[in-house]
Amino acid sequence: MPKVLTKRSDFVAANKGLRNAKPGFVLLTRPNGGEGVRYGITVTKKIGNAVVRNRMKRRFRELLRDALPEKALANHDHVLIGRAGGVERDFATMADELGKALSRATEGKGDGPRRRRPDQRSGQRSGQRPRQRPSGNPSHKPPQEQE
RNA sequence: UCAGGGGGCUGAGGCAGCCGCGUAUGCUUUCGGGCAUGCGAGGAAAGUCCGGGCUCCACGAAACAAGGGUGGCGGGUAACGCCCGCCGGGUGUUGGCGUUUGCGCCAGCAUUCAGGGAAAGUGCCACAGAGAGCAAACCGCCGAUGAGCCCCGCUGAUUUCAGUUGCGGCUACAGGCAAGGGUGAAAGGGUGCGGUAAAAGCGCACCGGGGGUCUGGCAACAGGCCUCGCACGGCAAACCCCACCCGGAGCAAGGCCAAAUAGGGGUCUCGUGCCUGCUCACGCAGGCGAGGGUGUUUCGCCCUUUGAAGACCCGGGUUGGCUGCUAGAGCGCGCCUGGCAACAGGCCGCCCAGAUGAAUGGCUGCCGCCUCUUCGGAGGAGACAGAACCCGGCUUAUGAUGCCCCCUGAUCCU
RNA sequence: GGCCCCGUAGCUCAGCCGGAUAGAGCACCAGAUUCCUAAUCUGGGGGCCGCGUGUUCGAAUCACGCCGGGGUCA
Repeated sequence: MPKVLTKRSDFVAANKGLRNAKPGFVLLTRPNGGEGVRYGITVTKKIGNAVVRNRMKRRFRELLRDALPEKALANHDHVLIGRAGGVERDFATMADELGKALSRATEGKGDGPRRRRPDQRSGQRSGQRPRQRPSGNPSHKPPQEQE
């Protein structure tokens, strides 16, 4: 099996990579500079209690065990983020969706960065951040993404 | 009998195949690993509410103080705020007896109780109400007794007057009462009869209560007898008193290794003596004294006593590895013995998770549960929930099946 | 994983050794003032006191059990 991500900084860095969303999960891929194929799984407390979260992580680990040896991106970090419904969803269809997401990531395509919903509180409190938004895509976005 | 609701106990589906995961042991290795076998979440792993083991820190003992906890009695236990049994109280219900038909008593069943002390002391009892803690008298009842007036009779005197008596009346002035009304959570025993001017434990019967004593019981307590007309309201999950228990922190404890950073800052103790022994001397050891520390005291103990040092704190670095880490107050719907029981003792058998971005996943078949069925089968349900040092409890969550108990409704029989 | 703390109006907080109308500021609504607005003045509405059980005559307050949120320790 490939290596497992253990540092929080690696997970945070993966947020800046390619993002492919599917009904059961979100796949993040990002080049890691020659570290080989690595993967990580994130399931937040919002999804459910410990039993649900652990079961989702096991299912994701099984999905990655099938998919990574053939379809993985070399020298990339792969992070799966659990979404609601990832436990009940049929395993075969999820495996199919992961394959599609990996092939899209191999082509360099993504669904775009996570859009922050404009709510009044965060907009008012931090004065610097909303200035970035109207000026277009940030600099850390891949060039292929820009339309 | 059926339906609904509530509570408690048991219990937490089973077997097998393929691909994978973690770990222990063995074998093998080209030191990357590979192979085989075994094991691999729970009754609550949860909440972190109690009690322990274990580790470190503090630590001399006794008494006292402070703080916290527990609270019927006896037993069980390593221990507990837990468990078992018993005692006592509350609530509901059934039956019997009594009855003034309001209810009371007895017995059974179910359920529940943080269940020491209110005659050690302090405090509180708002509003309402006349009165709320040495009881009080608003409406009311009475007015026997005393007072005033009237009436009748009698006596004395010149008619008007005076005196006096009453199975008489009125006033409600003195005064008596606390039964009834009313206020309140609570008004200084309850019911009935007697009693009285009206009343009242004023007297009596029964019930309740206080005190004493005897008997039974290890005890909580129960029962009997004697006695007291009844004082002594409630709150201690208010302060408090009594009895008993408790040092603090927690496996992110603690230990080892590696790496990295810094040789930095602050506070405190110091500026200090004498004697003896060994030694050529430097110095070392012991004692006395002084200072400081140990919550307080007593007796002790420890540190310092000159050396340019010691103690503590802050700051700085590392967010790596190993260990602690799982055989234990262990498990057994095994047996025997003791005990009402909780449980204890003996024998036999078993080894039953040790992860660290954190091991249980994916696919499939058969049986089991529920519903329908043309008996071939089809459909459905599967809850609450994931160990992180380990045990004993408590509390909370929880589908289905089974058993037990209580409540409500309907129907049938007597 | 361990330990500690906090929940009262939309927000920030009082009240917490029990006593009945639970207050204050900001915010909100209406009116006054102004040509209009802001500011100011006057008035008003808004609370299962996180939930449940108990103690008590009486609970935001006392006790216990849950629920939610936050902090801290390598």
